[in-house]
Amino acid sequence: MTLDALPPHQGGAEQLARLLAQALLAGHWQPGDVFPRELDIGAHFNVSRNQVRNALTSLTAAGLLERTAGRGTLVREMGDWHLLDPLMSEWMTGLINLDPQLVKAIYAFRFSAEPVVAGLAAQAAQAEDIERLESAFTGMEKTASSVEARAEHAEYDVAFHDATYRASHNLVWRQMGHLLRPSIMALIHRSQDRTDTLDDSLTRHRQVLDAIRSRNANAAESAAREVLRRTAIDLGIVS
Amino acid sequence: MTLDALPPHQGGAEQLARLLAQALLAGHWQPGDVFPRELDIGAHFNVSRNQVRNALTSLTAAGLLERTAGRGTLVREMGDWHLLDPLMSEWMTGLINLDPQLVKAIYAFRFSAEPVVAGLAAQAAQAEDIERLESAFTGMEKTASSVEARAEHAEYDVAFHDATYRASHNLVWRQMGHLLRPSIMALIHRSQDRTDTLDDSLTRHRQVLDAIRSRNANAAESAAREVLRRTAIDLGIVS
DNA sequence: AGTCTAGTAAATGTCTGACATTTAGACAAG
DNA sequence: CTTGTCTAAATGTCAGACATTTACTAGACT
Repeated sequence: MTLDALPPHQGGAEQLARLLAQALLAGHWQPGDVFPRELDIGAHFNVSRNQVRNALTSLTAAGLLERTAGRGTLVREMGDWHLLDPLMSEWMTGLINLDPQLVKAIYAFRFSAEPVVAGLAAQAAQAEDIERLESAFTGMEKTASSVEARAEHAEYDVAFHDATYRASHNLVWRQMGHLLRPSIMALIHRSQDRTDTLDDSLTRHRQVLDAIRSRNANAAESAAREVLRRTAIDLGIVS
Repeated sequence: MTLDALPPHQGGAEQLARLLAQALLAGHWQPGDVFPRELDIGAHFNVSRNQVRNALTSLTAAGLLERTAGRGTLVREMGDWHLLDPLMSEWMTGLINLDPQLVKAIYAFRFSAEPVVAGLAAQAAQAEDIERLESAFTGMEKTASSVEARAEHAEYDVAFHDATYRASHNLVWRQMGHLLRPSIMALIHRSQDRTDTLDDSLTRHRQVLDAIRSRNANAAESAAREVLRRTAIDLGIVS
């Protein structure tokens, strides 16, 4: 794989890092491949070696690359990626070509984890957590009917689930909220036209909200499972 | 807080990063405090500005610091830390002064998550996963009796739980295995002298292993919960 | 007195060129 | 066939100058 297929870029090292990271996430290189040399990257994009090094430092920290003096830069396999690094979430968001295997893995994680998180949220939620959940839910309601607001709807969807993670009041669970945006965005094209399933989704989200509000952990748990079940079935995670 | 209290260092930027990170994790600076300037750090440790910058880049990527040109470097609060960054796990491991609140948060996470993971593992485990679990378990058995082997025992303990996460065959869950080492190491001094509780621990670990081996998800789930319950009670996570 | 503006100091960010170190491979001597 | 050495090529490091951002200060003007 060469750099020729990549679009030009403008801006700092962050932009360059995003560009390269998204190319890696899209699978333009195979694990074990040698990544282009610093000087070649710099020449191709007309940036200094510094910027290239800064960008590659980010990708290395995210587990995408492995660099050794003398040998060069190698592409690591998916199992080594730091999927929970916020930078990774940012890079994954808005990436159309995200590997279906990865989308499935993230969703399978959510399907197993979010019921537990919702249960914890029902136990630990404070007033401000409930407010965040309600605000996100009403946003989802407002944007449910119109088709052109589906991007906005997805944002409220993200906000709702993120509010659930935050309501657990656990520092570790809260970190995983970062995975929500790429996960939800990657599935935005799935069953987008069926308004009946959207009504269904709203109803189930409401049940999660109600269960947390009434501090019913078991109800929150099963409600959260129901929210995710349809897509889990579609993805072949559960039958 | 000044740098004077920190021990000297030798080695590259990684050592320096570890040193500074552990000082931050131990709470030597308060959130919002200004961190020493690059040049001061370099002067104090006799390293080049490059090394300092590389070290600070790591700490920034881990969410420990926030840097802005002109203003300087600020210390971020615990809620912003990237607890799931493998570097953080490495830094936390072997740190005696780890914030009790953090230890509790990580353990609370494990107490809620690991039963689910064990259930998944029972469904997805392959032969090699079982082998890893068995190998770790026999290691735990061998090192259970002698007192001087407690460090080695802890390593087998880490290996056992990590094998559980890996056996789930989910990329996201697998990442969280990194948290195990600091969590287990931080609690190594807790009830270390009670051989009866150690026998108890072994028995319960065996039940997890057996449940996964016989693909009984429900049994694995409750067995994993029992493994963690005693410490969870000690930490005040559950009553 | 108050407010806007220009200027200044101080911090991080960037660039550049040279050099150091590590690695893989070639090639010859033993 | 092994060992050792040399060479080329890649990343890592250094040092110094400069750029940019930020906060603060001192005047000028109303």
